[in-house]
Amino acid sequence: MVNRNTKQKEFVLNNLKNRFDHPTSQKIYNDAQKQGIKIGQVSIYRILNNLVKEGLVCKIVTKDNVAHFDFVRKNHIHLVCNNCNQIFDKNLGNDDNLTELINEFNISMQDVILYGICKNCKNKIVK
Amino acid sequence: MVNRNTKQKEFVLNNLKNRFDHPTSQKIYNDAQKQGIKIGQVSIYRILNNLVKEGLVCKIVTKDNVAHFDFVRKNHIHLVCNNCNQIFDKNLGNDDNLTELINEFNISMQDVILYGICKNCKNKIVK
DNA sequence: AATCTTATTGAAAATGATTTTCAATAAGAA
DNA sequence: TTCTTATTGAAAATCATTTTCAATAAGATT
Repeated sequence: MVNRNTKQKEFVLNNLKNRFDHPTSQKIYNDAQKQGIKIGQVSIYRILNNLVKEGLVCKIVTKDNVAHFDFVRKNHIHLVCNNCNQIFDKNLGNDDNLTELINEFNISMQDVILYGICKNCKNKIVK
Repeated sequence: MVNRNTKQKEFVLNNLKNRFDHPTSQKIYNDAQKQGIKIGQVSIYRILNNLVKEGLVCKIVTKDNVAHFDFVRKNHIHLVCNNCNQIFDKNLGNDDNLTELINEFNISMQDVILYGICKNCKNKIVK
């Protein structure tokens, strides 16, 4: 018996699956309250962290040090607003015009981040 | 009189300019102590945030909610270790082999982030 | 060089998101 | 139904970062 299904886990994962913004833990908690679902803030944090570890969900911490979570989807990039720190998805479809997007969003900085395991840690972690 | 030059500002900027890892505020503070430079932790935070606002320095917050800072350089991407949260620079030079890199680092996830100003904020901010 | 204005600094306290603790609860195996 | 133990959640702890505010010092002015 390693992994149990609970209402709380189901709620958090579905909440992320069904939305396309990048909610904070607090936003997810607010949703739970609105929907009358019994779940503590602590559990949301714990469940989110587990989902990140499993690779189902990604975590982006914005400059205001608040974590945003997103159900992992393919072929999209993130637009982060320097002012309100909101995160927007942009799908890289066939007919998208990136140039236009860049002009609209007034891109001031860009970042490509690849997540993996560094040499040091690879040697240390004996699975 | 709008912007004064201080030993503290000079130290922080030079520290970032002369290194190629992505130090935290704490690491920069440690360096200051080693070098016998008189600067408080608070000032380092304040100076770093100002440099970010000026666009000279970029800030990446890793999953452990710790901010890393980097003097802005062109043509490079970031490799973040899922285990130790260290950030590595990878220059996109002519002779780089990205495929090899990806295999070495065991990339599990990638993220392209563009920073700008969203429509909402563009309308609100009347410069 | 001396004075003045005010931007900057830094120590202590405050903040706030996130994590830890641990007893109570409940999933699901036996 | 019973039992084991993974999971939950409230309160307290943690910890990076920010705020406060009096002391300091950059550099303009005299």
